[in-house]
Amino acid sequence: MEQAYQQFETRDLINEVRQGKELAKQLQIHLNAPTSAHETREYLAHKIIVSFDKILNLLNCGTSIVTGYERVAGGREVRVTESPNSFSGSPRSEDSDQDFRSSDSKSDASRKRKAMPRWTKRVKIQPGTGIEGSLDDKYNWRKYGQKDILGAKYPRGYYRCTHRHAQGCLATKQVQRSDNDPTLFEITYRGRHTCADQSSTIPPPPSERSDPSPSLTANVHDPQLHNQQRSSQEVLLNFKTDLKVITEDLDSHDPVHVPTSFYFPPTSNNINNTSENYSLSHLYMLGDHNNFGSPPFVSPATSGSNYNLSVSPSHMSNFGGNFQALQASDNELNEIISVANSATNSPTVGLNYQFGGVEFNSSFTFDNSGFFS
DNA sequence: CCGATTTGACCCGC
DNA sequence: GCGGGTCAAATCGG
Repeated sequence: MEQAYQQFETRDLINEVRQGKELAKQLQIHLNAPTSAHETREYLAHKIIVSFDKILNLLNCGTSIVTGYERVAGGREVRVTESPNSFSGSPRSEDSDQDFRSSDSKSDASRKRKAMPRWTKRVKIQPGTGIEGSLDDKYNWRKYGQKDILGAKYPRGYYRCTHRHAQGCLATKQVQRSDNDPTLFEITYRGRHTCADQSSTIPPPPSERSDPSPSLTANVHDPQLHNQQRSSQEVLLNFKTDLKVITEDLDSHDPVHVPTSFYFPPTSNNINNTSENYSLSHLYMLGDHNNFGSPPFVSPATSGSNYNLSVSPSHMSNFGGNFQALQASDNELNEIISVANSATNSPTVGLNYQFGGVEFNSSFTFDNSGFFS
């Protein structure tokens, strides 16, 4: 349904994204040019913002769901479905955080939580195929709860950013496995990562893969969970590995603070609205491969004066970003992971996925030594 | 030992 | 009261 509409919209979207990318490139050039006038940079930044506003409008107004497919070297295909800006995840579930409760009034905390961006991704995996890619999803999640949901066959897992207390990062996610399709998972993200995730700010070792993050352990004790999480791990792997199609919330009114690391250099003090920063990060990904969402971790440390406004294949492979999503956890994941890793070493990765109604193809050659350069 | 996970209890909005 | 979300003590595990 609304296929035509969707395609039309997608086309506009892509055009806008491309334009934004161009602007970003120009901005990058100007940022690196000592002679560049401040006004010029501001102007470019402004244009980028405008561009993103348009993109956001396109994404917001449409009820369409962004769906992507990505096929990787292993041949497995992953589909990602996202409702951009979806605030309909669960009717009333709020991101409760007692940290807020203690300091704010209840209503304030509630409002605050309600204001948090929330978006849902649905991920379907094709089981039985190879898994590859770096596991590096740059964010560390910590599981803080699991609950059986009424009418749902499988329990829902609750995760929060590991740096919640250290850095006050309020990002959380919920992972819910689909009842009738074990290969389908719904991941609801809430809040932005405001943390300067250390693991993300440091260029991964040229080994392409990364930490088998410690959080990848789980309830192998429970048979059901075990089974379930196993699947979620597969998904996770897809996310963290082949699927670099990262859908990130396209929320423009993000209340959170600007993380320390980002796409705008500290000198671009003109940009103090977080949404723009995030938008740019979107641009970052969108512009290159229509990958929504972008892990905000092009750190100053790694970028120096170069803000990496272009995406390289290695970026793609390592930007698990927000999408590390299913950091489901399970020891078995490690097995899968190792498989994935070995597969990831494949120098070339083919991509094939849809965005809206448009399909994209691309093939990358990985250069493991060229991370974040 | 310390950080992550598990899991029953608790809280809160509806 | 119900159900979803989170807490936090117990436990696990590197």
